[in-house]
Amino acid sequence: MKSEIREILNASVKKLYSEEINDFDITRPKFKSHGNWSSNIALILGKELKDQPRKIAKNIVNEFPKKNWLSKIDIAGPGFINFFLTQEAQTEFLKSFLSDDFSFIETKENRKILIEYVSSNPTGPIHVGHGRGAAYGSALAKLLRLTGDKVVEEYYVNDRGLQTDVLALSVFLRYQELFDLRILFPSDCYQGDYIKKCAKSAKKYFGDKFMLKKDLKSQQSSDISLILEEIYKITPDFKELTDFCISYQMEEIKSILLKFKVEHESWVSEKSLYKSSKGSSLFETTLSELKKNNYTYLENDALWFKSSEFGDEKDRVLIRNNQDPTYFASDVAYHKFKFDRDFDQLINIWGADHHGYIARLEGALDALNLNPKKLETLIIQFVSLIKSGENISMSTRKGEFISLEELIKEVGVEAARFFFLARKSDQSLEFDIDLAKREDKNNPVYYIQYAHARISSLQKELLKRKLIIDNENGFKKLSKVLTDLEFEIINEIEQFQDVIQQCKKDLEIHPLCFYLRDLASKFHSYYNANKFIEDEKDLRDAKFILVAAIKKVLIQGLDILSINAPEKM
RNA sequence: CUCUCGGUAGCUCAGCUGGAUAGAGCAUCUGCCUUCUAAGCAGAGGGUCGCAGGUUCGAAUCCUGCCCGGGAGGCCA
Repeated sequence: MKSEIREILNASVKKLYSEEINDFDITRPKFKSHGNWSSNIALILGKELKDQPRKIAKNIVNEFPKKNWLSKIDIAGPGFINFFLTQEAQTEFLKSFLSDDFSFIETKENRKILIEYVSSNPTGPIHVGHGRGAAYGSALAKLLRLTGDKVVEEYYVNDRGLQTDVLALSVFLRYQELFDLRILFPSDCYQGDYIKKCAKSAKKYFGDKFMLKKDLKSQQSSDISLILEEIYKITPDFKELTDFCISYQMEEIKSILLKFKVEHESWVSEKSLYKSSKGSSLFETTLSELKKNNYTYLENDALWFKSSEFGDEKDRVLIRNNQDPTYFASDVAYHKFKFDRDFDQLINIWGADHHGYIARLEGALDALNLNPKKLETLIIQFVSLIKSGENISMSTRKGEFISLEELIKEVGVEAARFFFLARKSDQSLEFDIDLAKREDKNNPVYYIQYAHARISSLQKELLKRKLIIDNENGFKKLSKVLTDLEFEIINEIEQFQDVIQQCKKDLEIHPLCFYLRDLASKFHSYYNANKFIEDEKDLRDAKFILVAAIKKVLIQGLDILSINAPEKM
């Protein structure tokens, strides 16, 4: 209906004024007295033509053909054109809505999209901040798939570099303790209990292979690089332990993510970027291209990238003076790898702490003649946890992170996902643990699920009473038996696809959360004010069509969020 | 200092590609269960949209300046 109105308006404007405008709106007005659809076309045109909007509106309305779905057109306020549909027209779409799968929601584009998200370091457990990104990325992937895009969900594993060495060292030292060797544990090593767990697992796997025969000379210094140096010297197979630790941590992370209903299908190892196939590695090719394009220089034995030429505040190091590539250098190669795979759009979902990275990365892409516009980096702001009114969340300094696993244990997967998703992602989030645990209307997750459970229960009751809904009859009677509230609900249902399209356009999920809550609310009102298992067949058939449509939206909406729609609560 | 996100009801937040009378939830107050789930519903009160200018028919929304708060600014990742 909306698109038909748009076409007619476009045509009449062309005819009347030989103008073409695209940026006018056709929206659902806030107030019922403003009709079912409303357009600001005359206001926009008024500006363009420097003429009175109301006058223009009048001309357009006079030009508007008679339609059987249209009951009235009004001009209101400064020049809005308001369309009032007939009752039949308002219920019309429900028919296709119920019979179709959600194919009507697909757009024609069918883009290939890569979403990289979570990508947390395998040096420790995944915490609530990552959890937010995880929920967001997975929901976005689902939403884009629903609208017809091909989506690959990817996790980038930082399996090389200093941090992984520190991980291995930490495990190595804890491992010695399992053989009753007391070795000083430097404060720069990872302190968490998960290191001990990993050490135990290493002992099971390697036996005493890495057991130290004598004390470390360097341990007095607490200098990690010195200790590592000595260990490398006396334990030639140390890399095996490093690899073990990384895959151990990755398995831990994967299993938590799976519990959280997050499943990446692609895992890219940072280390693999340095493995050469047919002569040179991806890293080498990337680097030599930067060099060739003359965007690098040597200074203090380090290789620098001229990122300041691309709007970054200063140049950045690619290769340190000890010849070790920086994380940034890897990341450039990784992003080149993303571009090489021929996606239409690349989406990065990063934590807010990576914010400063965007400029230099886009600069590097530019330098490689890759279009930075193809890449969209979304920033997920921090999560703070609130319990009994107190902030219990992490402080980066002290390393006090609340793990995602703990949070799930505390509030459950459903609530955790919803609370993460219900907030605009680039805004910091206060996660109220007490609220997430409540099982009443205060908790939007339960509220939405409850609406679904109530509908299911109604349908079960039908079966119990051996009543069968006649859909054909229901559709026929729909517009005749329904009241205002019911038309309002129908409007709400119809808006589902607008909400989805909006989310897709803005790469946002929270509008869907708000929408589902609103729809649930309308249903609860409806439920409370009505009897559904009516004695009168026509009324019953019609109402159950409406109820089935609500249910369908709730299921689909919750599915995007990966939240259950329980039959019974 | 630079960059960035924010400041909307007592609280937590939507709305921001300019539109009609400012939107939810929570909290507060008043009602509703012998009917298919009260984990629910109905109603009420509650606002200088941080401040000051500007742009125009029209600004919470766009521009400029300022005030306040979160975050980020390594040859760590």
